[in-house]
Amino acid sequence: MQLDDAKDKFIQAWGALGSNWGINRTMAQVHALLLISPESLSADEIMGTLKISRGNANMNLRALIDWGLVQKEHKSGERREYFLAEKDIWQVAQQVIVERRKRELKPVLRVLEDVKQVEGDTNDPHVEAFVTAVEELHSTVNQADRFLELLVKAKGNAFFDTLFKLFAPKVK
Amino acid sequence: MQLDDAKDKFIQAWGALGSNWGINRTMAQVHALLLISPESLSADEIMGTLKISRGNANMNLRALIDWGLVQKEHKSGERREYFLAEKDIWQVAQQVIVERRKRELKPVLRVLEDVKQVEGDTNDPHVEAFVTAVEELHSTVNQADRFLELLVKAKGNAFFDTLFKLFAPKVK
DNA sequence: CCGAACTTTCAGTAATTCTTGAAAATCTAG
DNA sequence: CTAGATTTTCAAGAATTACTGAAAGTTCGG
Repeated sequence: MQLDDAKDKFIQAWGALGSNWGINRTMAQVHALLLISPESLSADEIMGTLKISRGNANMNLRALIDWGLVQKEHKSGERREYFLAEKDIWQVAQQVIVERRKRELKPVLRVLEDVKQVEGDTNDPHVEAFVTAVEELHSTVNQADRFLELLVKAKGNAFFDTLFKLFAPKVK
Repeated sequence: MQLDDAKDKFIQAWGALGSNWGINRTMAQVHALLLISPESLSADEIMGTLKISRGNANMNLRALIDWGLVQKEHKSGERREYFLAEKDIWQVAQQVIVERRKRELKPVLRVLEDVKQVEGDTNDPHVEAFVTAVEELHSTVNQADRFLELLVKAKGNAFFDTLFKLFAPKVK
């Protein structure tokens, strides 16, 4: 396999992964491209490589910056902006966890708390069954949320670092 | 808030959560409905409540069964099928992890191994940079994969049970 | 200021994904 | 077997989501 084919194959695979996770394919592809670029790239380079329009490149780059996965870089004496991806995938994963907790888990937790306040006789078996189910859900989602919080805070934490390394004996 | 409004609100929220995670909204809504139903429901009941067509209900129920989140139930003396959701959300999460590892992480790992075999002079700085980046990615994704594997196997494992409970002191 | 270089926006269009509904298939009681 | 009840399939249409390209906006050196 040639280098360019290999790059393309990786970009496609990363794009497919993203699209299974509710991330638009192009956004994931731009991310992939930046992940394997040692140097930062300009919007034009990205447009050219991925064959996408300027508007599309701009929007997806902005979204990536929003997620904290990509940074703008200004080269001195140059008007043009360059883009650089965070290369440490754990860092990326943490960033994604932080954002998704904020954007998705928190709202669900709020709704669960909210619907627990349903009106009606607590002795009504229908109400009671619903409240019980919702409480159970709330408790578990909350547990998951706290677990993820810990995972994110574990950066640099010796306990988790050790735990993680247990599963990757061959990391160099 | 009335019971039916509360149910609807929860169903909508769960649907929105799903659609952010690459799961189609209706599938997540069907799942939500079953989660808060103490008894199993027939396809007609689901169609009626969610106002969806028979075909749609059938497809999404099948997908939920595929993911191991819902089971068919046959009531004796009845031709009609009923559907029942797994109520334990940790169980649900584990099931989802198992499936996504299989469907998404594994293929990415395969591609990463594959593109590492790129042809060309290892001394070519372009090739070298690419291979290094891919190796780094592979190692981290692999680490994550093993971590998730452990998480799934931890069911009933005292270590993780304890760990989890640390984050939910108020679980009853 | 001016204008060149570059970035952002967004209305219209394209592509993708989801849903419907009706026909075909399957099942089961009699 | 047969017929009614039920489930499954799938082509066509609807809805959603993503992309383009051109126009508007921004920035900055001179």
